[in-house]
Amino acid sequence: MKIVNHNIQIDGIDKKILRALMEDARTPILEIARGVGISGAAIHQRLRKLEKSGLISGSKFVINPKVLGYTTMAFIGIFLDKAISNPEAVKQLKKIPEVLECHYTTGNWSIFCKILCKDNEHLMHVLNRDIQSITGVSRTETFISLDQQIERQIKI
Amino acid sequence: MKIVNHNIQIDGIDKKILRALMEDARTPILEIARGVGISGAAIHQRLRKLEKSGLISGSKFVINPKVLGYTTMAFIGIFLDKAISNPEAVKQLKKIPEVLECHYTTGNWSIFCKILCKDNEHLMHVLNRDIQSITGVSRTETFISLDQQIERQIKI
DNA sequence: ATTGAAATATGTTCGTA
DNA sequence: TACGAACATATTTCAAT
Repeated sequence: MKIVNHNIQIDGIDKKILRALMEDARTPILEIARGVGISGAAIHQRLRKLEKSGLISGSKFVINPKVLGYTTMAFIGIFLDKAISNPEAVKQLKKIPEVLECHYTTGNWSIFCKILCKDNEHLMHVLNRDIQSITGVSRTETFISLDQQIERQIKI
Repeated sequence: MKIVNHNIQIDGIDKKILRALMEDARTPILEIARGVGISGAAIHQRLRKLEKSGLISGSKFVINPKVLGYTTMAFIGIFLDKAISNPEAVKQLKKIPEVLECHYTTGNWSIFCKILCKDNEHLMHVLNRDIQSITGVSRTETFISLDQQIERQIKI
């Protein structure tokens, strides 16, 4: 279990730093420094503080999957047999690269996934061949994202 | 509408570059260059090609919302009245910072959202005060993520 | 597509306030 | 916390292959 500092205090300068880097992880520190009016060394030190607190958990290049032909996003609710260990099912889901998110959830479904496929045929294969074949999966319910309108992180 | 090049060809070197930067957006180009055994200038040029193709759509610092006390993630299915313009509902959802994702979907729900709140009370406020008050929203169905087990991008 | 070299810009550390 | 100076690295461009 990761230790996390819940007592972190972030001020307006921290927010400006974070907003710049959440927008573009490669924004130069010195550019941010010029923007907020303090030295690069100070920004550097604040970033170290923010990393140490665990608030910054990393950085990523964001890929546009459509360019690779991945145009079908779907959500899948999974019903698991009572006796089955959920972690074992998750372990199997991790092996399916099309599964981008996976949650234990309240409600009817035991597990809820977001998956990304090239097309409906690909989606069908992932459902029938990869997911339905996992031991303990009794039934699934699928709905397709026709268009994603919002995609963002928490507001800082 | 964004123009996207679907004929992009990416080879093993491109994949190594992308994997490194998807893992850590601030990986130095020269470090990648040393890793794959070509010059920094060549990596630089390939990155420009990948950006131009639209495959790379940006970069982000990733924030761990738990550090800020955001511990309750939930999914919300929204039923909209027939007569209501969906884009108008989405426009209102965009104003709610807790809404991280929003999709038009097939199935029973018109709109499907992922939201992130501090706790159940906060979630209840977002549901009752912010979402239910949107014109055209007739009913919602909510389920909570007890634990997210998978979070990743498409495999390159 | 790739290279090396040159010019520019940035990252990082450290002593000091 | 913040600063500036000094040093180490990285980015970017370019002519040549």
